Amino acid sequence: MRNAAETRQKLLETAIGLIWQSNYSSVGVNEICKQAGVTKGAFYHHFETKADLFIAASRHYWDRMKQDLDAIYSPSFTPLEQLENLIQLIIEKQINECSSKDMEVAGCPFFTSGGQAGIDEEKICQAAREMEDHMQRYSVALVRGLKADGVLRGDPDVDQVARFLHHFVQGLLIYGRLMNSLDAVRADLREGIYRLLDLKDAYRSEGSEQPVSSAADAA
Amino acid sequence: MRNAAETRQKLLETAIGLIWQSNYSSVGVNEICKQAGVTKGAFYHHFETKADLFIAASRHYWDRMKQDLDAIYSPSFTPLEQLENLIQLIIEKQINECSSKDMEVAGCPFFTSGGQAGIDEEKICQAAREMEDHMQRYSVALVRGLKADGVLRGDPDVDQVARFLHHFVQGLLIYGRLMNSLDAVRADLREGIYRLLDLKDAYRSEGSEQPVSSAADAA
DNA sequence: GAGATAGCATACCGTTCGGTATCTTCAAGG
DNA sequence: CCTTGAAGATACCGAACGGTATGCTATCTC
Repeated sequence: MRNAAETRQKLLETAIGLIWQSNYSSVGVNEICKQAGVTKGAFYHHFETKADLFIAASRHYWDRMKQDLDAIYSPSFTPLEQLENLIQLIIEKQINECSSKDMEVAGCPFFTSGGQAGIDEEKICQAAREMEDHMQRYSVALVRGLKADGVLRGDPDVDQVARFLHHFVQGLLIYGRLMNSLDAVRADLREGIYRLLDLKDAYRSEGSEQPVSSAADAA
Repeated sequence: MRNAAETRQKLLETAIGLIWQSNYSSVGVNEICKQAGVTKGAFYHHFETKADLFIAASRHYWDRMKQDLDAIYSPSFTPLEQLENLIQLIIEKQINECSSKDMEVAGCPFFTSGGQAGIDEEKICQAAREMEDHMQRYSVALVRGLKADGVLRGDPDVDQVARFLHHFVQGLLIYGRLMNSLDAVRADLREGIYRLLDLKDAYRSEGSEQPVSSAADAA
C-alpha cells in the first residue's frame, strides 16, 4: 500500500478541479493523471472507467459541499439568515474554485456536465441527478423554513419554489461563467432569489449584510 | 459547383442537430460528416476548423430562431400575449428539436456549450455570448412592453428582470434535460416566469390558454 | 522467511481525434 | 473547346484518446 487513499484522493481532487475548468468530455484521463502526478496504471487501479471516476468525484464533491451546507443551514440561524448565508456561500464557492485560474465563475460542473451528456453517457446523468436530488432537499428545507416563519407572501408550493431557486441559480452561474464575470453573478443573485421567493415587504432586505463570515471556510 | 450552398447547409443543420444531442466537445468532425453524407474533404473546404463550424452553426441557428421570435413578438400581440407565445414557443422548441430521439428536452446547446468551454476555446464562448446578446434584446423588449402596459407590480429594473427570466429558463431547461422530462419543464416554466415578473394580481393568468397556435410552426 | 496481495509503473493496444495533402470532377467563362 | 478554379472525394497524418496487459515492489499474513 503506497498510500492508496491518498492517491485516490489526489485523483478525485484533480478530476474535480479539471472538470470545473471545462467539462467531462473534454477532460482526458491522461491529463488528470499527469496533473495528479499519478500514472495511468494507478488510475485504472482505482477506477474502472473514466465515467466511474466522474461518479466518485461527484460524490466526493458533494461530501465537501454537504459540510458547507450543513453549516449554513444550522438551526442556530433563522431561515432568513440561512438564506443570506446561502447567497454568500454561492459567491464564495466561485471564488474558491476559480482561484489562480483566469476564470471568475465556474458554476456546478456536475450539473452542467450531466445536462449535456448524451444518451450514451447514462452514468454521468445519473451522478448529476443524484447531486441534484441532494441539493433539492436542502433547498426545500430552506423554503419550508421561510414559509413556516411567515416570511413569504401567499401560500406558495414549497417544492416548486425550491426548484425555481435552483433553476435560477444554475442558469445565472452558467451566464456568469460565459461572461466570465463574478460581478454579473453578484448583480443578479440576491435580487433574483428574493424575487422568486416573493418575501413580504417587511422582510425584504436591501443591503448585503453579512450575518456569518465563516460559513464557507470549510470549502 | 456541386451545389456548394446545399452542402454547407447540410453540414450546418447536421452539426446543430448533433450538438443539440450532446455538446460541442463530444461531437466529432467525422460524425458530422458521416451523418451529413459529406466527406471530410468537403467539410474542410467549407470550414477552416471545427470551431468555425460551431460559430457558423450558432449564427445559422439564430437566424431560424429570430424568425420565430419576430413572429411571437409581433406588435399585433399585447405584451401579455407575447409572453404566452414565448412560453409556448419554448415548449414547442423542445419537442421539435428532440423529435425521434429518445430525449425530451434539449435546452440551448450553444449557451451551455459556451458556458462549459475551457479557456482555450474562446471562439466558442464568443459565439455563445453573441447568441446570448441577441436573446437578451428580445427578452428586454418583452419586459419593457409589459412594464409599459402597467402589468408589472412596483418599478422593476427592466434589464435585470429580463436577465432573471433568461437565467431561470436556461436553468430550467438544463434541469429538464437532465431529468429527461418535458413535463418537468412544463410544470415550472410558466409559474416561474410569472413569479419573476411579479405581475399585478389582475393579470395573473392561471390556465394555459393558447392565444396563438401557429407561432412556432416556422421552426 | 515464504507466499500472497494491494499499489502502482511501463509499455502498448486499437481507435478516434482534428486536420491536411492530393487528386478527380464538374460547371462556368472565354 | 479548352482553360480554370471551385467542389468534393480519398487517403493519410501525427497526436491523443480511453483502456489493457504485464510486471515490479512494498507491505501484510502466516
